[in-house]
Amino acid sequence: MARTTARRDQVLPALAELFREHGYHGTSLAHVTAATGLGKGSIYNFFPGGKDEMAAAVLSHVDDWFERQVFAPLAAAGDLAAGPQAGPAAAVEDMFASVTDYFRSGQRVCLVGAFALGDARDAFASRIDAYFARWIAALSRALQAGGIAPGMADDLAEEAVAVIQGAIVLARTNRSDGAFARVTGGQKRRLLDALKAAGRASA
Amino acid sequence: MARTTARRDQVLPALAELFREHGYHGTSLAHVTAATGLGKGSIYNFFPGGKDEMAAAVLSHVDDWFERQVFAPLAAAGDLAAGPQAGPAAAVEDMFASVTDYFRSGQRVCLVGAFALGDARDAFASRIDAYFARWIAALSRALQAGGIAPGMADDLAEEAVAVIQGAIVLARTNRSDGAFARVTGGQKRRLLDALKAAGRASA
DNA sequence: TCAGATTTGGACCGATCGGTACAGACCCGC
DNA sequence: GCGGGTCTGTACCGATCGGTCCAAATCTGA
Repeated sequence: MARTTARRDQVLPALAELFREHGYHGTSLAHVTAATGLGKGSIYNFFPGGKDEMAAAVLSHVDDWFERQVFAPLAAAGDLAAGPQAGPAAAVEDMFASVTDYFRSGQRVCLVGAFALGDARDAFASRIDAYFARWIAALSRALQAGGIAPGMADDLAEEAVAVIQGAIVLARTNRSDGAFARVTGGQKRRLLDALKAAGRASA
Repeated sequence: MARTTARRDQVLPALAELFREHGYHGTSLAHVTAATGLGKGSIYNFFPGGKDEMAAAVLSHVDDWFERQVFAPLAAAGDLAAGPQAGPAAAVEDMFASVTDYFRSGQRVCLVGAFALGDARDAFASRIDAYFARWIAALSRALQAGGIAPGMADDLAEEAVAVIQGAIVLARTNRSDGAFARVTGGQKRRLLDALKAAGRASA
């Protein structure tokens, strides 16, 4: 691996936390220097396109994680011909465990969702769209493999992703002791119940 | 009414749209001038505390609307001794209709939720907390008046508010044709079903 | 009409912004 | 050791930022 790429990849997690905390506009290069130890020269060496390129790299980084830890396992559970893998119910459970861990029970913002709410949305529309589309499609696929009808699987998947996003918002308020766990736990139960009712929820 | 207050109140809707579109950090005084027609002198005359005071005024403005159109009707439906008013089921239906209209089927950001996700949260924590707490409490109260047990009513109310917030996030992506309506419609159905099952869902 | 109150425009301020440029420092393989 | 490639620090730039200030314009009630 080229050294620029290696060094660049190493700063992406810190960059991601900055964008989560301050948003696109509120994140300055001074913040980046403080969080990464990189001076201006280095920042522009790694990200010649500047702030836009940093945000895009961070979104790709987040997307890669989700692809490996959430989307691909769901899609694999939805692909019955692919060989031994977790069944739909286990995949759903794993998904909720992964996102609970990644979002730190809601204390850590979903960067893609936060960008969707602001004016950075336009600059990164295709990435944002693809992330949610992929998530919902992979989850729907796993639900269908568990016997749920396609339309209902789409609706349940869409709702589950919305619930997770909304649970993060609620978790960011002080009245929110355990809100993330309660809300996502309820949604997980709903998905598992639907799989059980469809009768093919093998583990 | 004093003229400063009148003029000041008149610019709050435009200010709110700015903060929704650009967020706290991305909203500049140049934006404010362009959107309101006010020059610097006028802006500081109306909001001597500057940007913080503008954001706080806008949050209050949003909160006032929700109090009148959403929270108070829910609370009234929950207060059986208060005289004639809509029953719990009708109040729930009205709530969904109001938020669908207000959030323009998800095309308009919930400013309180968006602030909750960013670093403006700390400055406005008590307002943000109070908004969500009030919403959930009022909805829970209406559900309880419809016969739903307190714990379950709390959970359903919390989930409903999370779903609405998450539906807004999803509605902001291009794959989102009708997503807001589908997701909130599903949640409304769930609340109405729970009220029916509790047997006191009088209109 | 007039005086006092209120509102306004915009000059000015210091600070910060993202970005450019590049010489010097550093790294690495031959 | 050397040369080429990569990385770094920082001076510099024009632009923009939020806020201060105040004279002029406007409003209002007597």
